Amino acid sequence: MLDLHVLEARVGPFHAGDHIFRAGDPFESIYTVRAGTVKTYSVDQEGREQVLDFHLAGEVMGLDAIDEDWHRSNAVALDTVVLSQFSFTRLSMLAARLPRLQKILFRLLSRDIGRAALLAGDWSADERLAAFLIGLSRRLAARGSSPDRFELTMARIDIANHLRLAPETVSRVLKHFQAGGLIRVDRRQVELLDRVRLEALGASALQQPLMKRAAR
Amino acid sequence: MLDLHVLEARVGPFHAGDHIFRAGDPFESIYTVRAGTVKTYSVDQEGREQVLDFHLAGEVMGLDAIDEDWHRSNAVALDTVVLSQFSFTRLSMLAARLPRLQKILFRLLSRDIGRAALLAGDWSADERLAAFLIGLSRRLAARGSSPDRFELTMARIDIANHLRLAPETVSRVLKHFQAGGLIRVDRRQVELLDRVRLEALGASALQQPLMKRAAR
DNA sequence: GACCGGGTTTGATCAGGATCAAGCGCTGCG
DNA sequence: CGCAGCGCTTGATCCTGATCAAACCCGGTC
Repeated sequence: MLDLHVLEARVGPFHAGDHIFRAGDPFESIYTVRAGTVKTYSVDQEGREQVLDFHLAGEVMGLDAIDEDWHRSNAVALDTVVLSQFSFTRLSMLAARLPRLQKILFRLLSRDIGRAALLAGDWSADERLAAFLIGLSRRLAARGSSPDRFELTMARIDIANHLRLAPETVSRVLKHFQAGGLIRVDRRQVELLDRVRLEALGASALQQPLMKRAAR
Repeated sequence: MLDLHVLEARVGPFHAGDHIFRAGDPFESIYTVRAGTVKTYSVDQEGREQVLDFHLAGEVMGLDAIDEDWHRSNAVALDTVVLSQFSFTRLSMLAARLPRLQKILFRLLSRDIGRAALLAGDWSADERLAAFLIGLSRRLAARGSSPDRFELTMARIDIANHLRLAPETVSRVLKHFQAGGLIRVDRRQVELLDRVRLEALGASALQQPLMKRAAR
């Protein structure tokens, strides 16, 4: 693995509600989350908030700011957050000498395009929420946490906003899922009881792995 | 400006309905459109098509495939299309030696993240369509075409699918806009009559230029 | 000119989820 | 212990845009 610790600066801890950056701040660094959860959001000119993403431990954020020279979104800690900060200028310089790093960066960027496009689909409330839960579970599993029993570190209203639903709808769908034996929810604790059916529900919105085709 | 003609290969012409690449094809190149319009779309496992984007002359496509090693979307010509093809491997190698090229690539990728995220907002049908028309107009203006009078090279059903609306809704909203004196539509010819009001309508979905803030 | 067929428009009905309005249940604090 | 406040849930109603169905328009073909 690449060793980037010479470029790495630990920042934090941030506490719930602290901002890491705000829209309009000059763009200098990208971040990886060491611990905690970060919410990124933008605010349109009518003051409405749009939750863009949640970033869990191990994940990268700040890539959407490369295009302009300042951040277009805001990043706020949802709980106690520790970050690693990487100067993007120095990262780029290093990438010119390390093809592997360059490739990693290109891939990270490309991946986010796909992720963003997924949200844009016109899925139903059930599909969206199922995909959200499965997605969360997979991301937690990737960093070694339990995939079947976890805590929602974000408020219902943030989930709703992220999925473009009303908070009431999120509440109702979760209840609905519980009644159907798909999950068990208590406050912010979630347990996935029937992963198979949940994945089936969310499959379209999760963009199931495409079949690799042979070269023509 | 960078001269990339050593890496460039002209391909085409493609005719309406011809595919440039399909989901599952191995990823090797990115493309810029020389002439014509290309539609990219994906198909979910239930066979439903999702129009991801339209690419006009001067625009880049294929960036979302970098992450995986094969295309996740399909690209089809809507009219007569000519492309320039660039081997991504050779482009990356060159980028390692040309920081400016590397920066351009990073920016292109980053920009697409933002564009994709915009579509995900929960805008009304009016806002979506206004933003679509203004966006199209701006992109045409950027390549020197008339921004106030242009042809929709894509079918209503593709516009509808792209904006996550029903084709009937697109039809109705366009009529509505015409009745309100915002535009004139005849078949696929569109004329923007009241750009100011149209921009106001689509402003949220267009993510108006953010105010640049002073460094903290 | 009659016939077709795809793309588009128009009209009528329907439904998913938003909105409005209370109520509930923690948690923290005086 | 009681109260306040926030986050969440529950219920009732409403509205936007989807869906269903049919007509229409234009270009191409026989």
